Amino acid sequence: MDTKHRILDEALTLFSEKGYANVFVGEIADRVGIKAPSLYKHYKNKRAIFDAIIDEMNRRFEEQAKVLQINGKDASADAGIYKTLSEDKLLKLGREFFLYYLHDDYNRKFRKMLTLEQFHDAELAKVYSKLYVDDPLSYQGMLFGFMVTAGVLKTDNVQIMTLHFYAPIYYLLTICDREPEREPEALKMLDDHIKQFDRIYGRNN
Amino acid sequence: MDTKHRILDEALTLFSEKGYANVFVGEIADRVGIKAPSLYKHYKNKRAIFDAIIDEMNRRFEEQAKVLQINGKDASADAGIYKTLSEDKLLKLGREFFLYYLHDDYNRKFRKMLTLEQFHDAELAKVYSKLYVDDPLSYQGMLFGFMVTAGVLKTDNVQIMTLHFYAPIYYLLTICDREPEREPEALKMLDDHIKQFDRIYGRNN
DNA sequence: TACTTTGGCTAATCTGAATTAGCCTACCGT
DNA sequence: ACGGTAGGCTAATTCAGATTAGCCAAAGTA
Repeated sequence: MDTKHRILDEALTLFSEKGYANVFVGEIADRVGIKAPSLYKHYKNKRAIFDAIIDEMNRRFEEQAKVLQINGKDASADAGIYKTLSEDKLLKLGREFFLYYLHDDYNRKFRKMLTLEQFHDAELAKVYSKLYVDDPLSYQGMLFGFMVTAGVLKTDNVQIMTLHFYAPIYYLLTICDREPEREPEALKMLDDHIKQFDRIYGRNN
Repeated sequence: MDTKHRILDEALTLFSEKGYANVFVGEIADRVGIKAPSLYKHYKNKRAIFDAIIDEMNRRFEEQAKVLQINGKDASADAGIYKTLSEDKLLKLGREFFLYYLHDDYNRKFRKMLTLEQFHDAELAKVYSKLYVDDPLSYQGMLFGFMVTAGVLKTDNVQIMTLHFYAPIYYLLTICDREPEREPEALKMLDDHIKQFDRIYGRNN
């Protein structure tokens, strides 16, 4: 019964490293510890495995969206949290975000898989843009909006300020996905980036 | 004789849209206007076509690197160019860079192809990082270095300033590669980004 | 003019990977 | 105890797509 999920896991791992077309059904089966034909007891064909991954992902991210929405409401209700934003807090926020996206297995693998498949059809392109481009920007934009209201950040264009915060994070994320050995260097730049960001947009400066 | 190059062109186009593994030799041949077996008069096999594209690319970019180096020397010799950097000049610089990378056929296709193949082997990962991550950053960093020296930009960390300039450009570039219809939106953000950048780092503010 | 090379074509061939057939066993509910 | 089903296996089967064989004409060259 658990096999069905193991298949998804192993398939996702492989797809994220080599791309859908370069993964053989037999490879997935091997990793799961069964023979290729047995896969067909669980999924109609190779494509169905891919689709199931996408479905599963949609499920997870919708779930997460709800959590974030609630957090958002909390944050707006209790804007006091941000009254005392310090450089340290901003650093912590940025690092946590970065490391979560980078190390969370499901996120990382799914992002890499989408990276490899994004041009195959418009549907996947939209999913990628939503998850790794638009949603983070609008979520962080919302948080920064509160901070501006609270007076701890100052700008006359929250969207661009958010872009200035997020784009470097995205840039560093793509580096680490491609060359994991560069993570230390990326973390160093991340810190420098956020400190500079705080100096630019923070109230205290 | 020209066929050999046509093959590379059409192959690059197809690889950049569908990825190496999803392109059939016959498809390339079709586009060139010949039959699949005839391809083998020009290239040993499918892989050799891919390799030839990489070689050709290396050739072009080395060539371009020389030009940029010369420009760099010019710029440092004649730092006066930057004495009067205005918002308009910065906008022009950013837009030109962005649109060149986005619309130049060879650049765009090659970048998209590398995007799809970047995880296949460490070699390609390095090429991608070099061309679209490290080189632009260090080239722009050099220019900004001159500008800081000339006093038209101010910062105590040129690298991070350059990151703040380039990362949003990179971010917008990936959006347009994925969803070309978002180009207008991206151009708008690009302008807003650069204006804001000028306000932050420019001398006049 | 004959010889060779170049680059095209059609008709195989080869291979590898997805999928199907058909069998078997363990377990589950009755 | 027993029929059914879930999930595994081995042995085909299928098929697409890369590559090779072998032929031919045009164009260049001695």
